[in-house]
Amino acid sequence: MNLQHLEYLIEIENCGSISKAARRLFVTQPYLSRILKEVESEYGITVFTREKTGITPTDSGRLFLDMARDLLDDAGNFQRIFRERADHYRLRVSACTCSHPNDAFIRMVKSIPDIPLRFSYRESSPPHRHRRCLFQPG
Amino acid sequence: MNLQHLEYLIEIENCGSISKAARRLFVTQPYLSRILKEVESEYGITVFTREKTGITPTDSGRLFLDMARDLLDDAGNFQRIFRERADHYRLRVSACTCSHPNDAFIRMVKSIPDIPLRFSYRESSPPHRHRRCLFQPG
DNA sequence: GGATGTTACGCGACGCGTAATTATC
DNA sequence: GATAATTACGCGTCGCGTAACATCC
Repeated sequence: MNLQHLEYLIEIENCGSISKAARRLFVTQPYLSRILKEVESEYGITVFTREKTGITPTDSGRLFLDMARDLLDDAGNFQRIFRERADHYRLRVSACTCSHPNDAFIRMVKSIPDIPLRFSYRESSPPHRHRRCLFQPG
Repeated sequence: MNLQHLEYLIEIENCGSISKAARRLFVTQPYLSRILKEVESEYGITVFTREKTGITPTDSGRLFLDMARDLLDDAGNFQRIFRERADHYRLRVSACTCSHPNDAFIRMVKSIPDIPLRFSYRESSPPHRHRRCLFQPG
């Protein structure tokens, strides 16, 4: 039960196409195709019929998508209530062990206005772990 | 937003202790402790106060847990509606490349009555990927 | 040739473990 | 010494990418 996957399917319905939805969601088309298959397998349901012209929901698929929308609304409300104060927006950057990206990152952080955004930066040598960033914007 | 994590926190509340909840949830206590911290950080809220006597919800923590319970109920209903027909229960086993666990696994599968359960088995040498199991119970 | 979709496969991040440490009884 | 919590760290899984393929305009 992954809420993100449900959002993905809803975007597929909105776009009427996997490729178009993938662009809107900033994921690759093969990956989104796989997610769709996984969800359909998880719930034992065919959500979309694949046709030449594109992709359309089945009847049970429409029911599924409608209920998913409701559930996502509830989840969104839940988040909206609690995610106000802190740590909500976060930007995490990974880069090779090299000073230039690091410098650029710091300049970017300093140039960004004072919004509630937390940054972290790590270099890609073991042990591969994000560290809290010491720099706060502003 | 991870529904499993919310369930974990609710179990902590029910048990009044991280350790006890960890046992009930079949996870380790350090891991559950980390999940709690992560959720609190994600929502910028202190859900439990850590005291000598154990752990108790704060006021906002109680609100958080109540709303999480509602959301999980909704999610449970969603699943119950669609997860009826297929692929619902699954058992995945990993073992070293060695015939004895494999034999034991096959005997176990054959001994299990005919319920809608899908098995998969893999041996732990690269490329580390689960294969569909050819054996069905019964 | 340019849209769509699926399958194969690999890298790196993260899920979740164990070991070690601290604090309270 | 036992029991509860946190921190450190490592192994193996899986999220999500790219490459290659098949089909239809």
